[in-house]
Amino acid sequence: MFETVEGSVDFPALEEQIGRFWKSEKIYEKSLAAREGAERFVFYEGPPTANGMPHPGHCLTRAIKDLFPRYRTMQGFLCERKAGWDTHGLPVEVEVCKELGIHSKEEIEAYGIEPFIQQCQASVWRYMQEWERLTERLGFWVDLRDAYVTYHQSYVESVWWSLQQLFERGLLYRGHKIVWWWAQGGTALSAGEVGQGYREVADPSAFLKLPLKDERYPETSLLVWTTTPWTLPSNQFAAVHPEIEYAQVRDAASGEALILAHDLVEPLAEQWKREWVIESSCQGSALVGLHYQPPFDCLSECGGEASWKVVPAEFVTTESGTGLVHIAPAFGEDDYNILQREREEDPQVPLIHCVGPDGKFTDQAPEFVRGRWVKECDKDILRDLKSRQLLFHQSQYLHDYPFCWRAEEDPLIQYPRESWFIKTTLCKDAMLENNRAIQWLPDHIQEGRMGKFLESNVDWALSRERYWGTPLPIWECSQTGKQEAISSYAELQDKPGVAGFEVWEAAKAASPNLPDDLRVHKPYIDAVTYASPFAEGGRMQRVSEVIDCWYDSGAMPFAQWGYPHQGTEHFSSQFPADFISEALDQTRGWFYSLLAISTLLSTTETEGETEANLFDRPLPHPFRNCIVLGLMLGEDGGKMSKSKRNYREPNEIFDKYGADALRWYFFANQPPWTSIRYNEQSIKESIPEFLLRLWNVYSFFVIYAKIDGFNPAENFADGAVDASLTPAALENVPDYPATESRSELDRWILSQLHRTSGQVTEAMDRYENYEACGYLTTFVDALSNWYVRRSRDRFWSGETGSADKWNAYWTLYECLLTTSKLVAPFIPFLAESIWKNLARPFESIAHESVHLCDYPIADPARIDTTLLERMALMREIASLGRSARMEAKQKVRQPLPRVEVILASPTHLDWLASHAELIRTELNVKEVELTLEAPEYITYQIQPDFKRLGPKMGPRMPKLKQALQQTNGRDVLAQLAEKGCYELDLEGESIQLGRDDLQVRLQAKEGWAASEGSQCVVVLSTELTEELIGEGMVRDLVRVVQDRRKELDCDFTDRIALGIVTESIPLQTAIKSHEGYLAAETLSQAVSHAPIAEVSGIDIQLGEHELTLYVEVVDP
RNA sequence: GGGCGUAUAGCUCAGUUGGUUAGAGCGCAUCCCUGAUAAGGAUGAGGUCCCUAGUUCGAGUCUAGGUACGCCCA
Repeated sequence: MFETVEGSVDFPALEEQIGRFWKSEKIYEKSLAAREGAERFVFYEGPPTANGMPHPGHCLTRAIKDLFPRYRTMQGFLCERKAGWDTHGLPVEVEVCKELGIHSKEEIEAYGIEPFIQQCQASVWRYMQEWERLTERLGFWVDLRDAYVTYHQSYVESVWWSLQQLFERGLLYRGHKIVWWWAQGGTALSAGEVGQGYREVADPSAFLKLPLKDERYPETSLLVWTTTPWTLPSNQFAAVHPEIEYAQVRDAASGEALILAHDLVEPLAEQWKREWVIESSCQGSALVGLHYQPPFDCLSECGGEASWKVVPAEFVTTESGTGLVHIAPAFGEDDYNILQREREEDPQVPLIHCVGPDGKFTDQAPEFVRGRWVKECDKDILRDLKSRQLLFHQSQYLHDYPFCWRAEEDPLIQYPRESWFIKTTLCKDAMLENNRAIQWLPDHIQEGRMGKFLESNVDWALSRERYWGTPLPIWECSQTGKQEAISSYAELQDKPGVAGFEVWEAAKAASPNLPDDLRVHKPYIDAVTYASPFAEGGRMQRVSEVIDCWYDSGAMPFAQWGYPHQGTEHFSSQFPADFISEALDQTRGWFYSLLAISTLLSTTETEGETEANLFDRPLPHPFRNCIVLGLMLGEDGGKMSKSKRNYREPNEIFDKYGADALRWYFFANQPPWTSIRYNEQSIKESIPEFLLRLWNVYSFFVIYAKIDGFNPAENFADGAVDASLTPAALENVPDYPATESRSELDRWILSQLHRTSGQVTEAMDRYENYEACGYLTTFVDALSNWYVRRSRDRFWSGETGSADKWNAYWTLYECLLTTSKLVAPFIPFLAESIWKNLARPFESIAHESVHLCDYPIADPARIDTTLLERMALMREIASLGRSARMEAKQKVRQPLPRVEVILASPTHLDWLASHAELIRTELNVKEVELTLEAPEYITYQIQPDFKRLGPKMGPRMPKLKQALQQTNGRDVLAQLAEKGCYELDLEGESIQLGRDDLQVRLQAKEGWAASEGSQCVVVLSTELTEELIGEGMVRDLVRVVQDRRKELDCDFTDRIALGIVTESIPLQTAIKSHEGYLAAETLSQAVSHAPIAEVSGIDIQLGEHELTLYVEVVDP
């Protein structure tokens, strides 16, 4: 039988208990074993970093990641969930530096790379326990013991292999990257660091002339603008927007000719008080290719034909400057991209620059600035230009400029550094095509953020001049500079003349606990050299860089298995993923790195591909469906921040409300891609709204089932029922009542149940958990507030074992059993608790966990849509009745003589008539009248059905609406009933309207206790008789007695003796005439009009009547 | 500066392919019900659907421009 259910439930305690059960009984493992050999549902875990504390945002991610795998597993798929940890990268280094109290790369090197990376490795697991605890407590089922770890040797070797593939196809190359450079410290800063250091400063703003070297433009100069004069000696191009119009103007004062954007001629002339006459104009594209004199000729020899000419650039605007932009590719990313584009035509174009990494001008620079810090030379450079009449105008310009966050006085400069790139631009189209095949949720990501990002793809700057990361597996010949890529440690060991392993071996000998995985890391791997195949006597030495850790994470589809060095089977069966999910910020992060690497490795445009390419699969890969989560904000709407304390720690939430409450809040409150405000109040509210309501129905069922001894398994034969206790299987239990034999209410809720199963499944198949939760909420509401409420009497009735009572038990049992399965992926703890208890009678055959069950499948044959429609109408009538009562100020306990229900349509009239009894009890009235004929206090409003008639009538709609408003509604309906259509004259044209073309609205005139809805009007008669008032009093009395029973702690089944002493004659009369009812409702064996001995009476006020009440529990 | 998104009740958010009475929960107010009971239910007040212009017979919904906020990138 069922176990007793606590009246007040403690969800957190219950969850701890369920969690222990899952662990001890290995339920997750069993859920996988049960689906062995089944079709796979592939899930990839985007690796979090465990060197920071998990916060509420991670709870959302992990909740969503749990939901769909659970759902699919119950649907019969095999869904392995391998955990993963992202362990490399700058954040780890920064953490360690903080601890060591050091900052710069010099300090790291002084400290020693070897101890440094050992510390990094150790620091990676700092918050591991918190992460594992969070994962478990949230109910996220993922295989933590078999997690992939990005610093593990097998993982690193997979990454190496993939890079070797790219290298051999010529997709991995060395080039320049423009970085924000801290010249004084000799290091590049990450975007995050740069972002911290922006300050508003005034810089010189200079307009200079670049004389054209072209016969068609004699004595003519380009007028260009810059805010960084120190980059002028490195000028290489002047950029125009190809579609902007440019004008050639003649300066009245000097007589010289200038070229600038047409739109800026007037404002600039006015600003500088110049008189300019426009002589001609042209599109920017017409200027492209013109050569000009470089502002400084110090580098004129190395520039070549391709430099100092006009180039097109989309980023040029007329918002500021002149519409012509000075381009120094060494000192700006946009500028550098222009050089790259020029190199597509002519790969020999050099990168012109004359600044050293120390931020000082080199010997190639003009003599007067050599050896000086660039920022100090702005003035001298402008002065020099002025002396040569090349400076047209100068002023100050206020803008935000980054400074070093460690040395506030040091401005950063953009500077070219050697860097390794992946030629992603080569497969841009393939990536776009791949992207289009992915199902994104929300779908605007596809064409929006991700699509736009891919459109503007630039080669992936892969290398980092850091320490803790996957080493770039390129070895370089000391003599020829030729390079080779290595794909594994073993490959390296087999190289001729290999040496240097002793560095690792010594370290390992010194500290035997050192993880072996470190041998593929700096500095150990850097020590390994081998004989060059390119030159006799040459040694191959690894380049010094490590790689971007985004590449690590994007390689996880294969690297998590160590493919191709091992795990080939795993990889081929687990690629691509059906489902992944992370937050929006991963668009350019993990989502991109996955997509890029997978696309790169599957694109086999170069020859020499002999082995089978497992990446070459139908699009999309490596993931098919991706839910892009919104960012979670703190309670104040700002970014979540520990110092602001604008959010609750997940652990606090778990302890206070439980994981299911948090999960339900995530799933049911909004679609997951909206950015949500983390709100403790809303989490709290998800409990009464759904969890507690479901729990109350369940606890109601168990209480009564135990009282009546309802046991669904009483007569069942082993084997007749499947382990998931499906409806179809329950039919095989001998006691299971045929659906046809049950009451309408039972058939109705079963219809609801099956419809809900269908709706939930459809929504979840589209990955729309929010909609699915809506259907579940609606169902539990219907179950609680209509089915149970309307069935209460059946459970409470004295006829133990009556067919109707047992039908009710069976129906509610089936509803709860199925609901526990439906909600299992969403609120796994609560669902488990309900399932375990409800399945107890079938203990010998039922699954021990709801998560081992099959997900309910809707049976359309069990959905009676007509009944659903009718009951909806019935519920509307009940609701309107209550509303009318409210208006009439008549409480529900007071019986009223009559209710009139005026229906707008005859469709369900007969059915309602046969259910007058239900309406009577629900509304507590003596008589129900259903009618289509509106009494005089009701008016009809006829409106056209806009959706139907709109397309047909078009502009005539307003007139039709007006015409219908002026008709007499009764006549219209009469004509419709008679002829089947209504004809009216609209401006001389006859128009025929059918019943469906019209919407009939009923309206009660003022002053009646009436309520109107979409389908009917409910009118109450409020004339009370003595008899009705008396009945009302007795019902009040019942409630008072029930209250007293409760105060006395009576059991549900305790019998009592009742004594009521009152001087009120109406009350006495009422009690006399309803004594049987009173006794039955309160389980009174006797009702007396005298005090009960040795029981103290309670004085009660019932309206105007006073009484003293005596209640005593009697032995049965 | 560019890209993407968001803007609906006091708060948190829904709102299907455009259809004429814009919804829910919470909060507030009034009240009901009560052996599911530390619950449950009803009713009400509360809305320039961010602004402007346009398309349309009809716009919260579509288009353009603007404003504010967020994210990503410069």
